[in-house]
Amino acid sequence: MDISWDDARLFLAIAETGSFSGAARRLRIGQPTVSRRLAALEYAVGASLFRRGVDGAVLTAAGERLVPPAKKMAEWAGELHRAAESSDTSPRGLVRVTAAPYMCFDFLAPFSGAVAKKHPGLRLEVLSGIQYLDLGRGEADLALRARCPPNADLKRVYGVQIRNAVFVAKSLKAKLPKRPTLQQIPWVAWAPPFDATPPNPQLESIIPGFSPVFTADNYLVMLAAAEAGVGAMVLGDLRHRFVRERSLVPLELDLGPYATSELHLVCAKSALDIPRVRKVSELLVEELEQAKKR
Amino acid sequence: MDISWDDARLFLAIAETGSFSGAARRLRIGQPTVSRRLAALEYAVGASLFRRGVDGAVLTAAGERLVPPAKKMAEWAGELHRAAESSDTSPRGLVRVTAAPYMCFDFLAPFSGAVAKKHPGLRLEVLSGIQYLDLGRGEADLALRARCPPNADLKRVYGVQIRNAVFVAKSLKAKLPKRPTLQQIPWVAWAPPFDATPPNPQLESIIPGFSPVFTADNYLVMLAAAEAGVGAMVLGDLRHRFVRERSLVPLELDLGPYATSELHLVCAKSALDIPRVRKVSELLVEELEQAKKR
DNA sequence: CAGGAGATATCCATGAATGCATGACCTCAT
DNA sequence: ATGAGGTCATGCATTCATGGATATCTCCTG
Repeated sequence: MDISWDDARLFLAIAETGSFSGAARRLRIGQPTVSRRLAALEYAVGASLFRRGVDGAVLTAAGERLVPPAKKMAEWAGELHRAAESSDTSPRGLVRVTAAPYMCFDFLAPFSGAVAKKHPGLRLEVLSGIQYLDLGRGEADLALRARCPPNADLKRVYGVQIRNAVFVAKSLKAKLPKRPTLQQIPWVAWAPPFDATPPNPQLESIIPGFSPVFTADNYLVMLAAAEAGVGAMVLGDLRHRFVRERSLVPLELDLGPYATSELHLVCAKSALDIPRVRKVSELLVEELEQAKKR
Repeated sequence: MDISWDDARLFLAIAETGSFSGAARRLRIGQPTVSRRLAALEYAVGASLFRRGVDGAVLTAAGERLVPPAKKMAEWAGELHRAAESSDTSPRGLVRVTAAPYMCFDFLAPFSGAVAKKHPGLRLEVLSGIQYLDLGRGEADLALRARCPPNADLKRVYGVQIRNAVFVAKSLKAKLPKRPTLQQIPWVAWAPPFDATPPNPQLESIIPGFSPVFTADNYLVMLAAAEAGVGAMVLGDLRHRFVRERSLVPLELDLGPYATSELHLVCAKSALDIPRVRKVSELLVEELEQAKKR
């Protein structure tokens, strides 16, 4: 009888979370996988390790005996992980990340601060221009994009779905009807030549005769106008952990088919062979994973 | 960066054995698998853990740091294993194993002794009759057979290839030419109605006019005759660990296409769901695996 | 000096593990 | 009573890890 160390880890995750589903979430694998692997482990061990129920899994006497050594394995696995981290020649250098202006402003800027704190050798250059940058040609290392790249030379590292919401200044919210329609909203949007940039086309398609009260060709100007109570903006609501005093508040408005959008972390195929790019990519994935859960 | 616990185990196996091939043997996986998985681990860790060469693998400084925690994981994995073993409600009861007479005599008898010592609750019944027993109908639980079962209701648990050799008494060897031919050998073989039982058909096909000097319908009688120097016997040479004072010695003779044969551990499909049968099967597999290596 | 025996790395076919979809069951709130 | 939300177990298609085969290299021995 041989117990795979990963099965020991799976066992401990079930024991500590109290359920197969909880273990699945912790280990980032499927619940059916947990169910089957635990069954196989019990078969190999020749004993039932948990009593199953709708309220989860409770350790049996046989299972109780495995917990202390499994916990010790986990402790030393933590040590191993830290030893490996210290081996990781701390990547250093510049990594260029591009995203839509709001994503840069709201997420990538504070994220860059967190990265700099954790990895002093890493510097992020955030490219917020709305013009398309060619990752294949190295114009940026990483990109957060609304669409999955069709190019064969790019790869999608991670993706989340995020809610879009309408934000206004508190002062404007006070002046609006309690349950305003989309037509009743004064909009802040892109001016030409950027009027094909989201969310303009989307607003045009769900608001007949769409006519913004304020347009600009610069994102910060648009944001300043919204914060000044001039109008409302549609913003992606990525529930990241960086708290920023937001002077804009969300409105309860139905955006129809545009209620959500996708956000994809994209790079050139071989970009992740560069340690500093890979590290930033990993950190971004972690952030997006946690944002997904909120 | 997440390190799979099984990758930690693989890393330690390489560190302790000093080579990918050694780790492969220890973990009972393929050497290409070790090579690839270690490469993937190094990629994830962002550091080289071993310097590779034809003399094996030597730990780098980064690799050195992972060894102590990995060893600790192994220690606790051992504890976990022992805890699991103690959970294993020691199987008890009778298990019937059938094999050819020589295999029973030479291997299964001492094996039964070892099993009884290790698992007092287990009893083996060794069925050495040469007539075919129907595992599907439960006439035996496990069988060691020369052929893989074609039946859909049987399964092959393990298989090894074993050498066949000609054995004689020392006294007979002294009387024989230094390099005897097959024709010059006096044979001990099966009498009717068992003359279709191996090795009779095989000897008949490689020795024109095959005519044994001694036949019997009982294996022990045949063995006694061989030991008395009456003639030679073809025996499977399973290099198991049970030492028995052998009064028969091998002859250097080429048996042509019959130089080796296969040995398969076979049972009914659901037999291994029975704890005692599964335990005996596991122990048999262990023995056959070790015999394979010698 | 050639061949054998060891090592690691890579390709590719195969089979095992995974996750999606779903069923069955239970509990709780409405 | 019903629906929502949680649990675990299972079928099946897909993905991915594995090992056999092989290439390449080095060292040792006859």
